[in-house]
This record gives sequence, C-alpha cells and structure tokens, in this order.
Amino acid sequence: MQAGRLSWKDVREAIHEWILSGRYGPGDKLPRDADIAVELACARSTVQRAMQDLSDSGIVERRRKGGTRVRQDPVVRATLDIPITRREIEDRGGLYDYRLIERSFGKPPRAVRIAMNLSDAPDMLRIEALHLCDGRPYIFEDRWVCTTTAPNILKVDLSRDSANEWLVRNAPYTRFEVKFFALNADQRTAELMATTPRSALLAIERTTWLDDRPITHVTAIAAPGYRLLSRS
Amino acid sequence: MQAGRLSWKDVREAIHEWILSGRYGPGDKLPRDADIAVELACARSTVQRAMQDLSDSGIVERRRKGGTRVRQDPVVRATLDIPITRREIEDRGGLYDYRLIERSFGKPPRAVRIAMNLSDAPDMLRIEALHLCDGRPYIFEDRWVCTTTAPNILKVDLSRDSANEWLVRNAPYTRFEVKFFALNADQRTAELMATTPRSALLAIERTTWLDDRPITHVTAIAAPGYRLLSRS
DNA sequence: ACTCATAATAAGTAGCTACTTATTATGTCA
DNA sequence: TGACATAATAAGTAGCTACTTATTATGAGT
Repeated sequence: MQAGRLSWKDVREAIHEWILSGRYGPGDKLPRDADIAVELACARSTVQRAMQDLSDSGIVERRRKGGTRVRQDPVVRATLDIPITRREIEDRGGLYDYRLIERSFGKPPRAVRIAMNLSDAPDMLRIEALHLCDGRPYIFEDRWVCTTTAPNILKVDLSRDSANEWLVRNAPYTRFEVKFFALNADQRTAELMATTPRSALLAIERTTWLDDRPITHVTAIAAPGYRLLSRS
Repeated sequence: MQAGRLSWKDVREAIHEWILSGRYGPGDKLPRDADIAVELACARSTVQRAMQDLSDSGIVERRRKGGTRVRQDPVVRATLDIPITRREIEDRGGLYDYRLIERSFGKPPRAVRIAMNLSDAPDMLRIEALHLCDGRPYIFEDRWVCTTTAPNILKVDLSRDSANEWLVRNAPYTRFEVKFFALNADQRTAELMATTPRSALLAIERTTWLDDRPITHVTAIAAPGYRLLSRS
C-alpha cells in the first residue's frame, strides 16, 4: 500500500468506528459517499467499496437516492461453511469411513416434494448412508436425487463413493436452501447412530436446484454432540 | 445499463457457466482476469469484481500470481441472519411478549469462561429470560454479560426491556462466534418451554467481543419445531 | 545440487471519469 | 387538493490507468 493512502478497509473501519462511538446511531443517516470521501481524503470509489462491505455485513442499509443509514435492527449475520462430510472428518483428524445402507427407487414423500417445490412426483433415487468418524457414526444422510436433473448418478457405484461427494463434485447447483433443526432420535435412527432413542440430534436439511430443476434433497442427521460453528 | 455492455454479474454468470458446463472442472486453473476480459470484451475490473464474488461464494480460489482455480472441494456456504428475537416474532406475524426470569451476579461457569476466552473470572451479570410468541414460549435465553465491557446495562430495567435487544442496539461488537447444536430438554427447561423433558431443542450459542474484551455470551434455546433457514 | 537474490506474474487496490438507475422531491395542471 | 410528469439526488456500475503485493519461477554464484 502506498504510504498515506487509505485502503477501503481503513475506510470501513473509520465508518464503523463512527457507528460504534455513537456519532451515528441506529437509524441515523450517514453522509453521502462523496462527502465521506472528502472528509477522509480518499476517492468515492473507496468509500463505495467500504460501504458495500458494511452493507453486506448488515451494519448499514443503502438505497439509491435515499442514502446510507445505520440499520435500526442489526442482525447477526453468520456465514457457515458446510464442507463435504469426508473432508470435514479428515480436517478434524478423524478416520473417515462410509457405508451405504439403502439404494432404491420410488416416489418421495410429500415433505420432500414440498421442499423441492414440486407438484407432481416423479420416481427418484433414494439413498440412505452413514458417514463414520474413527469407526463411530458421525452423520446419517437420507437423500433423494432427481434423476432427470442428475442422470449420471445412476452410473455411480454408491457403495464405494458417497452421493454427498459425487453430487458436490459433479452436480453443481445454482440455488440452494438449508434448514437447521433439532429432532429426537427414533428407534431406527438411534440404532444407526449408536445412541439411545429420544436423543437430541441436529438435523441439516438441504435442497439444491439447477436453475429451476431440483437436484437433491438431503436430511443429514448428526451424531449427539455435533456442533456447527461460525466465526467473525 | 448501457446497451451491449456486460455487467459484472453477467461476467460472473458467464464464468460460472464455464464451470457448470465442465469447461473448467474442480482444480482447473482459469485464465487470467485480463484474458477473460479480452474474451468477454469487458474491462479487467469487471472480471475482478465477478471473480471476487465467485471467490466469496466458495466457487473459485484466487491467489496472487497463482491465478484463479475452481475449488477442489466445494463448500456449501450458507448465510444466516439472526435477528433480534422480538423482530423475528413480529415478522412472522406473531404477538411478542417477554418475561425476565432471573437477574443476578456471579462467576460464570467454566464453559462460559472458555467460550469467552477468559482465564480469570470476574463477576458478571447473569440473565435468564423468556421470549414468547402468541403467549407460547419461543426462545429461552441464558445470558452472561461482562459488565466491565458493557457497564451501561446495569442501568437498564431488564424486566421491561430484553437484554437481547438492548445489547444489540447499544453494545456493538467487532467479533462474534456462533454455535448451533441440539440438546435434550432437562426438567426445568421443559417446564419453561412448556414441553416434555428430553424434547429435542435447537440451541444457538453466541459470544460477542468488542475488540478483545468479551461483551456477552448467550445460549438461546428455541421451542420444539424451531427451524433456522438460509436461502440461496 | 543448493541457496539466495532477482525477475516475472497475476491478483489486489486506489483513483479518476462518466454514465445509469432507483427513488424521492417538486412543481404544474386539472 | 390530487394526480402526474419532471427534476434532482445519491448510490451503483463500467472502464481506464497506475501502482502494490504476494507468490512463483529463474538463474547466478557457491
């Protein structure tokens, strides 16, 4: 960085500081980008970048002509990375193992059709599989794959390669939806996860689409003690 | 937009399309920004913006001199907005109500000190409160507030105003950490949440800091059926 | 071969100009 | 007074130049 120049991150911090210090409180209107640029002696484009970042972080709200104001009701905006399960386990230093439990065809249940936003219900590939960390159940996945959108999955030997990994690598999506919730283990899930019935388990439900055609819907149920983490 | 010109979003979509179509697969190196600019007949700065966005979405990885490559192990990067609880309930069309259960002082338990990254344990403000939606328990929060970092909270009448709201508005943070996990309701929690013991509940644990001083640590336990949602 | 300085490279950043677009304010006419 | 066209405004975008920085490749000297 050239000496004396402010980077857009410096500008972001300066403006954030104004907000933290109360110079501009929730709901207050900030000066126009151009005026801030003059005050801080930098280019408007630098202020623009800084403001865009503050806007992305949910700290300010920007509207054309309306200007920039500090958000009334700040939100905590958390970014979560959900990696491939094998990767996640290996990154924790665990030994990954995978077991296919079921592979079949059929009509998905109503809940899955609703999640996929489908009215009619074509037959889909259904996969149940278990991901293990150091030999212990880690994540159980119950998946439906739309074979019209991702026909190549039919050629994959799912007893060797997990659908999780294959899809992420071979069926890129343009849109997705994720839900997190807690559920009590039923008899079967408890057995699969080597825990007791009614144990609280974290479920991560994901649906992906390629444009408007659904690719897959998966309910990933994590072992007891599983924690999803997001920083900064 | 001036006719014939490509916006950076167009460029992003064009590059994304190259990846979706397999022209560039996982691990492959993409051309330099400058060459893409020539190919698409736009400015390098436009490619830069598009690439930055693809990088933020976890689709490509960029390194100075190393160039840009398609990520080997794509991650699902989900962005969650966690609003003020009152706001969340009102946005769903529910009637918000709030009840303070306990306000006291004391040393936080070890788990809280660890989460806050503190070795010694000063006395902190402890708050237990219930947020209700249409008269039914919605979220129970168990909170510790570091009164050296946020002393003004001592002046607040917490039986009227929730610490959740006051802190979000008056104690801006520079850093935070969020954890999601499932837990079985214990006897007391079950009573508070009007559910049965051992019910699976989603817990959202949040810690915020102002620079390196912890502000607050809260465990928010949501009622059965609660779902956290993230789109796109 | 091996180390280390140097060059080359590709992304990142800052500044400028010019134009576009969404939105709000205004002022005219019925 | 109200509806509606018009002007003004502030952010958003595109293009250009120039420079910086991190990283990799190279090549000289031991």
